Amino acid sequence: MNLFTEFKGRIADAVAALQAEGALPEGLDLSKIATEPPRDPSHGEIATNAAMVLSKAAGMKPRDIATLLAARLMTLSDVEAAEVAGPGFINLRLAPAFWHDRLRDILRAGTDYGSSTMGGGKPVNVEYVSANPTGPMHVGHGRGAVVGDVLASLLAKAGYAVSREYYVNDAGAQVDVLARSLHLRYREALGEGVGEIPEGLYPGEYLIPVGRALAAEFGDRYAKAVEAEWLETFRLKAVDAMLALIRDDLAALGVRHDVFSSERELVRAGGVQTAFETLSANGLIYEGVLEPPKGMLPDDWEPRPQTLFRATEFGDDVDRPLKKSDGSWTYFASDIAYHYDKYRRGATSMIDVLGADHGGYVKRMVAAVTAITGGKATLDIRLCQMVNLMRDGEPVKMSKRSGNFVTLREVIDDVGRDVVRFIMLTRKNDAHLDFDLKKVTEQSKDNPVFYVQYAHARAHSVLRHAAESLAGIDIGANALAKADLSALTDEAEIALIKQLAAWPRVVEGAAEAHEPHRIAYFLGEVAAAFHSLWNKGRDASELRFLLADRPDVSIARVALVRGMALVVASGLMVLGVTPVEEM
RNA sequence: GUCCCCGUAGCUCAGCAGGAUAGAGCACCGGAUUCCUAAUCCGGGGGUCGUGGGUUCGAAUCCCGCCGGGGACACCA
Repeated sequence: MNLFTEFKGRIADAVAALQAEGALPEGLDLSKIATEPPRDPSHGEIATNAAMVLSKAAGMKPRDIATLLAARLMTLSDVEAAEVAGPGFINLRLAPAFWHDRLRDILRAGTDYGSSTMGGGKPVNVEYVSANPTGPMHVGHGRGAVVGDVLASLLAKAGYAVSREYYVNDAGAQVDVLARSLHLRYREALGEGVGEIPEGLYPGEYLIPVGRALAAEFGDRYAKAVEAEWLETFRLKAVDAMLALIRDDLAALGVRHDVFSSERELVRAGGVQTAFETLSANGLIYEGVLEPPKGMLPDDWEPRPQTLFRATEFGDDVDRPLKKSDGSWTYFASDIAYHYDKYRRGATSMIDVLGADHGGYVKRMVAAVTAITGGKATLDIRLCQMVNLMRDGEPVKMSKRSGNFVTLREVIDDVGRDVVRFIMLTRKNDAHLDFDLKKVTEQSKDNPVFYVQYAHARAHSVLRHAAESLAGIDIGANALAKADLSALTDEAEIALIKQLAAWPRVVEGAAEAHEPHRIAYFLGEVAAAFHSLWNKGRDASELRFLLADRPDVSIARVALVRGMALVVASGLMVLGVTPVEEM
């Protein structure tokens, strides 16, 4: 339970009680009341703006309302003090026993702590990666993969019914190019000298083994054949092989999807036609000629009639073409169909995680989803900025032309999957990210992955020692939840519990805002608090976790250490990072 | 030319549905190691939140203009 939400309810109750007494007028809007941690910890643990937001409607001064409310809140059992401050804030201080109980909550819930019912089982569809099946994944894809995967886990933890989806663009011109590239490798495998791979085809070596496999399967049957005879076959083979490659990369990263949707199958099943007719039936399709974009006229611009979707009616800048001049569908058309398909499969809330180069695509897609679902579904597009791969401060050279770039797989093999996943979330998704292959494996506090992992490992080190020094005493989480925790009185100890107790609120906030990076930041803060507490025990030996002559104090502190480890583990599990117990 | 993102300490960035004296790390300076992992911690200096208006009890946060950086801009996906 998010304790801030809980206290919001208690404040609402207090307002109702005051209304019943006639001290406050009826009919107040309580929805703007917020409960949050005060910025300055010396102000207490929970602050509310209730008096200020009710002031106008109640026709009373904020501080007068605050005084009334504070007196009422003071009577609650967990509240040690309710103070009116500043323009009309009410600051609540909670009793130590309240925080001890929160630690018990953590110990009882284990790594499930932080799970929320906020989502109420509402379906959310998260689409991520969706890299074109034309080669192995690069590091930029990896960022989208991690952001999407963790966002999905986060939403699941917040109580949504999450579907994780990959859209396979296996129908476009790029796939034809891939098939031609493969045909070349196939001929090469048959012993033909093909020389340099021509401009415009995929030069990557990853097609070589696929070419060999086809040579083994078909012999020279397609070597001299005209394209029409082999294109379809090679397209299928190529896509299958590339998709296998990508799935392999995803598995190495620990990223999984529930559904792989094929564009090709969608088109073949008439999905695009269906979507088109739906829009058409609502009068949202017309034949027209677009104005050239101002300020940058393409060389080959010519006015031409196109089949257009009225995107401008839904907030886009211009109407968008759905058909090419040869009558075939545009990519946008099939993407509308795809999102419509997701909607018809039950998704009323959709999230797409895309690369930042798709920025220009956001408005039209959001417009299309609004249009085709009649406003019954929402689409949120999260754009991931570029990843700058570095090594010890120097940019890693990458040449896309030669196909000689650093693949995601190479990076995973180099620094490990946990490191890749964590680092990808050390910036918000729309900010550039420097990924330094050397720094991320350093064992120092400058490395956020290590810093958090180390806190968890240190905690388990204490638990291992405790198992010996408290031999015969059950220090499992369930036993500790029942232990006497009254020895936890130090300010830093209580402060750590407060931070741990914020976890459910962090989960809800991050899930609602679709911002998985907040989890990584939260874990960094918990780790910092723990390292700090640890070092307090160096300066003052009576603050060490394990005291030889005070088993009662030791047990209470072991409970805190275990609670911390559980919250960190809970967070790392959302990130898909293994919590290590020893380093 | 239009649209989107960004502009917070010397550097890299947080800032949670506008809230009380704007935070962290790095770097810099000064400290802590007979002791649960010093792989860490503690203290110090450092800011007109790009800029000019507006909205209100209150703005880094919302709205508008400008400046600076990045990205995207018809039948490519």
